Amino acid sequence: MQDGNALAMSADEKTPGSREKGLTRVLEILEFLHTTQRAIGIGDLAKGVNAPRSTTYTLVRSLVDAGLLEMAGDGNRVYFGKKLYLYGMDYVRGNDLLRRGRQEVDHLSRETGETSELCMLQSGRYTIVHSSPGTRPFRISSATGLQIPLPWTASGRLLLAGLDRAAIEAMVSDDDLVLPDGRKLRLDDFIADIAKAGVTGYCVTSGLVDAYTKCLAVPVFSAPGKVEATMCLVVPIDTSEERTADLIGLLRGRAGGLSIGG
Amino acid sequence: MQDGNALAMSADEKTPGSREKGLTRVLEILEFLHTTQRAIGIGDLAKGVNAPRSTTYTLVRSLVDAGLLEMAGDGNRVYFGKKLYLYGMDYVRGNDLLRRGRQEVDHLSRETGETSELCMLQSGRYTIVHSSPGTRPFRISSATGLQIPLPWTASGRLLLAGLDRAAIEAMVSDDDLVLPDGRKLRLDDFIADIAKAGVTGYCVTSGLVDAYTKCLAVPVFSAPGKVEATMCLVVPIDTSEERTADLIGLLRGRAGGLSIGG
DNA sequence: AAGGATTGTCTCTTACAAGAGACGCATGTA
DNA sequence: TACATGCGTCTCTTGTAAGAGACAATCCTT
Repeated sequence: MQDGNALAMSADEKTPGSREKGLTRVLEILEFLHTTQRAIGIGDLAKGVNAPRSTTYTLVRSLVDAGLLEMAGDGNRVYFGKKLYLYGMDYVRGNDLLRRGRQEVDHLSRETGETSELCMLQSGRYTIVHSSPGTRPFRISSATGLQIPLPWTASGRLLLAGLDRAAIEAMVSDDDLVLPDGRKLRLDDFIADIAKAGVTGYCVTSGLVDAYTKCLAVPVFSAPGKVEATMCLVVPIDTSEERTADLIGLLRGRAGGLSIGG
Repeated sequence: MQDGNALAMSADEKTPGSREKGLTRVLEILEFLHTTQRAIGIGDLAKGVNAPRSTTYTLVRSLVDAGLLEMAGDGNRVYFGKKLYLYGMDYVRGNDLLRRGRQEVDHLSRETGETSELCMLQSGRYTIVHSSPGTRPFRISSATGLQIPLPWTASGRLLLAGLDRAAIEAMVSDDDLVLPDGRKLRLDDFIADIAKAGVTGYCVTSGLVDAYTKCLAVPVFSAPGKVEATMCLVVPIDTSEERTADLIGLLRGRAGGLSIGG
C-alpha cells in the first residue's frame, strides 16, 4: 500500500505526463481507507492516495452517491458506506467455507481460550479474514483484514503448499523475507518449510512476527489438494509441547470438518 | 435497480452516441450482482448491465485483480470477492450503531420468537440491514440487503419522520406507492402516517407487503431527533392487541438503549 | 461434419473524464 | 486587519479509456 502503483515518482511525486484511470483511483481510495481504518477528510485522502484534489472530490462524490462511502458524522470526513457492508454480506452468504469457518473460529477460541484466526490468500497476500481473541490477559493483536507477508506466518506456508517454486517466487518479494525484527529468511528455507507443511498437514512457527508467540496452523481444503484457507491458533511461545500437540489435533479435526474434499 | 441510469434507450438500447464512465459501469455491475445474489458469466453480466462485452471484460479483470470480485469455482463466472467482505467488516467496526444493533436484533428474535430486523435508509431506499428469523414454522422472508419502497413498511414511516413534505416527495416515487397487491396508497395518507409516527415514537402497519403479517417498528436515534435506523418485528397479522403492545414496549426499550441522543 | 452461439483477446477511434489551477469562503493565528 | 491554510466548486485542455467490431477457439445442437 505504501506506493499504490510502482511508477516513477522519483522524489517529488511529479511524474509529469500520466493520468490515472478513475477506477484505479477508486481502488486506491478504498484500500487507503482500509489501512487507515477511520474516517478521513477528503483533502487528506487526496494526499494519502497521491491524487489531485479535484479528481478526488469528484470520485468521492460518486462513491458517496452510490453508497460505497459515507460522509462521517462530523461533516467532511469519509469512510466506508453501507453498500460495502451489504456487498460483504452477500459475499459471506455465497461462501459456505467463510461462513462456517467464522463460526468454527469463534468456537475454537472460546473452547481453547487462545486467539484463533481464519486466514486466506488475498491477491497474493496472507490475510486474516476472521479472528476471535482469546481469553488471555495480554491481547495478541490481530485485526481482521490485516495483511502480512506470507513468510512471516505458519499459515503462509500452508497456503502455498502445492505451488511450484516459480509460483512461490512470484508471490514472495524480497522484502517479504525480512522479519519485523530485521532477520532475513532464506528463500530456500521457506520453500522447504512449505514442502514440509504440505506433507505433514500442519505448520508451527515460533517467534516470527514477534518474540512472544507461536503460531499453529492447519489447512482447509476446498477441493482435494487445494488449500483454500487455514485455521490457526496464536499461543504463547512457551506453550508446552504436549499442549501444542493437543491443540494441533483439535485444529485438524475442525479443519477437516470444514474442508470439502481434503 | 431495473434500469441503472434513466437515460434514453427508448426501445432498442441503442442510445447511439453516449459513453458511460467506467466507474459508473462498475457500480452498476456491483449492484447487479447484489440483486442476482449469485455468480454470473461475464457475457451475461454484460447483458445484465447493458454494457459492451469488451468493456465488461476489461472492468471485470480490474475488479478481480483488485479482489473486489472473484472468479467463481466453475471458471468463468464472477461474484463478489473477499475485499468487499473486508471493507464491509471495516464498516461494521466503524459503526457502533450497526454493531450493537445487530446483536440487539439477534437477541430480540431469540427472546420473542418473531422475525426481527434492523433497517436503515440507503440512498433514499428502505434497506434491511440485518435480520434474524423467528422460530415460527412459516418463514417470513426478509433477505439482508433487500431494498423495498418506503411506503410499504412501518420502518419507512419512521425513517422519514422529521423531513418536510418536499423532502419526502423527493424520496418517494409514484411507483413506490403501489403495494404488491396492486392497491395504491395516497401520498397524503402516507405523509400523515409519517407525522403520526414521529409523534407516537412507533409505527404499526398491517398487511402492506403481504396479507399475513404485521410490522411493528420503533426508531433508533443517532442524535436527538435524527432517526438513523429502525428496529422492527414482523409478526402474524392476527397477533393480539395485547401482545402487540407488549412487543412494542419491548422494542422501545431496546431501541432506546441503542440510541445516542434520543 | 456443418451450423450457430458463446467466450476470451485484440485493435483502433474519438468522446470524454482526469487533472491543473483559479476562485470564493470559511477558518485560525499573529 | 492582514495572512495563511484548508475546504468545496468550477472551468478548460488533452491524454486516454470506453466502445465497436473483428478474430480464433470452444462449445453445444443438429
